[in-house]
Amino acid sequence: MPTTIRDVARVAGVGLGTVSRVINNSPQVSESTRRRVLDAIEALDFHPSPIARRLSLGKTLTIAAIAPFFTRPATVERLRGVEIAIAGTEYDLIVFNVESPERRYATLREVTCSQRVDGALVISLPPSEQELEILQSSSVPVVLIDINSPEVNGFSRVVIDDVAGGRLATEHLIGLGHRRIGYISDSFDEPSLYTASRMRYLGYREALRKAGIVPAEAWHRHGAHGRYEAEQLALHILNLGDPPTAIFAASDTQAIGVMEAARKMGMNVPRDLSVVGYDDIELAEHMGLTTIRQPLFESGAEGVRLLLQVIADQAAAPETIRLPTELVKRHTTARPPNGGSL
Amino acid sequence: MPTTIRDVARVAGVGLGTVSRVINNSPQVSESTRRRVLDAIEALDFHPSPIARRLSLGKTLTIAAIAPFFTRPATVERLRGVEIAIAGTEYDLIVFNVESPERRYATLREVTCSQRVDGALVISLPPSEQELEILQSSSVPVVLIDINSPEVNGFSRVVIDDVAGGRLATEHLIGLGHRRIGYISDSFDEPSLYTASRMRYLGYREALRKAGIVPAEAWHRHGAHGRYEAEQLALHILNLGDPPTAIFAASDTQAIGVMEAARKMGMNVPRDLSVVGYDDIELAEHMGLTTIRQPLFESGAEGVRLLLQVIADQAAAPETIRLPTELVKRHTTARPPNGGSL
DNA sequence: TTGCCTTTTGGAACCGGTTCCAAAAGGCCA
DNA sequence: TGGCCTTTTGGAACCGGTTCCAAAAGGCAA
Repeated sequence: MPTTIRDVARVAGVGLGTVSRVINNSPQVSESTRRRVLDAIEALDFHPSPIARRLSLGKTLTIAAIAPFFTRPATVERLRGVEIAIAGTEYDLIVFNVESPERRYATLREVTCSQRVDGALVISLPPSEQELEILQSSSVPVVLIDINSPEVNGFSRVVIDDVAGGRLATEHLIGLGHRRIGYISDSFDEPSLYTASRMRYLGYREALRKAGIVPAEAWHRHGAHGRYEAEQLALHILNLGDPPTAIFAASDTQAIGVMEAARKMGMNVPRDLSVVGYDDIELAEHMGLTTIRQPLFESGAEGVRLLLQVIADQAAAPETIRLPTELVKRHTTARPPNGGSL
Repeated sequence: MPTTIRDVARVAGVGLGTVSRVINNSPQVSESTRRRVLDAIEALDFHPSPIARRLSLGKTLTIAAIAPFFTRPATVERLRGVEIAIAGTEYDLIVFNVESPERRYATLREVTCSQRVDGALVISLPPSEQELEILQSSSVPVVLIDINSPEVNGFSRVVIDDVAGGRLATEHLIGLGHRRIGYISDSFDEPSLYTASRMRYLGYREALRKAGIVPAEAWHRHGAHGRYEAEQLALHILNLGDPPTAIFAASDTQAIGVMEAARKMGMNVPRDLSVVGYDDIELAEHMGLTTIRQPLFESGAEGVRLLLQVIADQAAAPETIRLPTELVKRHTTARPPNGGSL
């Protein structure tokens, strides 16, 4: 049943080296021989065995994507980019879902030392110290996507430019005429996982400074992540004697909390308060939330490009690709109440 | 760098057959020899090459999941079940995303004849006729998940019991005291893809009949799928002289349209009208919609189980697993306005 | 026709496992 | 101690490709 290269050789009346050369488009085969071989391949409906090819090449022609892939819709979109980018190559994609820390550790070990893959994409996982060690000492090329912990170094990676994102959101509000702009985020003292909100904060500060606005410290609050927590923080700010006219939240989830706070205080969004989120989660569209969109799909595709590059030249210096964000204007931002108080 | 079974044999001072036997837990190795070999494996940090193993076993130890995997959140949840079920086995999972018809066709060809996988799961794809032909004639075992087109036969499959789902939704309404219950769905005359709504309709009828209720034909409307279309259908029904007190919609999307219609008519849900959806999409939770949940995760896991079974015994007769649905009570159903008019 | 250089070809050796067969070792009894 | 049966062991052959080397074929000038 399984036809091999030797069958083809016999039928075509050539040596098996020649068949291999035809399959691999080697230029050193005469046109007439190539024809004969192709005819035999056709006649036998021959498909070369990828496994045998891999063994003899000494490559697995497979790459792994390791991601907490179902917990966040954003990750799925990244994987979509990965999958489509890989579909055009000779590589197979194998997917590891890592929801629990144990599985994450086991998977990393497995992937880095079992000769199963030629390279791995690690997506949106804050690696623990021991995991980091595995990665660092591994000979399998690794590219990180959406991991911007500064302590993880030595890898090529794709990250979102969160500073630019924070700036973008803030500039949008400034452009509408706002000068009193608050910022609500996760705590900064958390470990690397949460650096995103710090970066966004830097962008926020930068935009204010450029516009000559001195940020009021009282308008910046942070706390645990979550809709309800954000609501509390927003209530606090809005109850100040001199509240801001706009609030930039470090995530859509938090932005929704802010909107809830506004509702409770009888304020209309965007008439009395403008709100900008971050992430563009599905709910954001549904709620008409103005937000910052990250190029998720592209981050996956770029990751693949980078990984193939590293596989081809393992000695090359690590490269960081910083993708730009995009403002999605919907219906939660408008000119400030008094027309800008300029 | 790469240590092989031969290195281990040399270090342990045994033949290579013996090393292979130790790796595979063959019982016919003396305890002392086994120890020596295990020590050598340990000392050399030896990991057997999966590719070589596959070549010599003549199996790929890989299965494919073919799914339109990013377009619907439900598919992602099914894949989650697939991934977790496979993680416990020696198989690798390779994922093919098929969003466009061209890719779908190409992928099916690729998967069925390129010796890349030992089996394939086809998820939520209504196969076209030519695709069906490929599948039928393929020697690669295939299991279908969430495909209940009756014209696709000869495969093991996992489906949801839509008749039971329709019955469940309807019985819930009857239990609350409703006797005037409408049904809104997609058109029945569409091809197989849409049989789901027909099955749900059968369950609806069955529940009514069992309760001794004669369904009013006027309360059952179908049209193109979509929130807006459903809204129109609902408006039509609610404007009848004798409107129903509850409406069962064949999908959450349509249920949302029904709720929109109720709002436009100044009716309060659930006080004036009860609404039940189907699918339990993310939005359903957010809107408090009472709905029918399908066991998505389980469908993936069951699919894997079935596929491994078919791989082990290709001659076995195809098996159909019909998973039960579950009622998720939220806040869009209540007793009818007049207390049940009994 | 011969000699030399280039292009094309055949096939052995190899990738790293598994499996099978024959031989060696071990156990038991007379 | 020898004979017979069972358990354990070694390694050749194999899975189906790729690669490299040597040999054959082809081309051209003298």
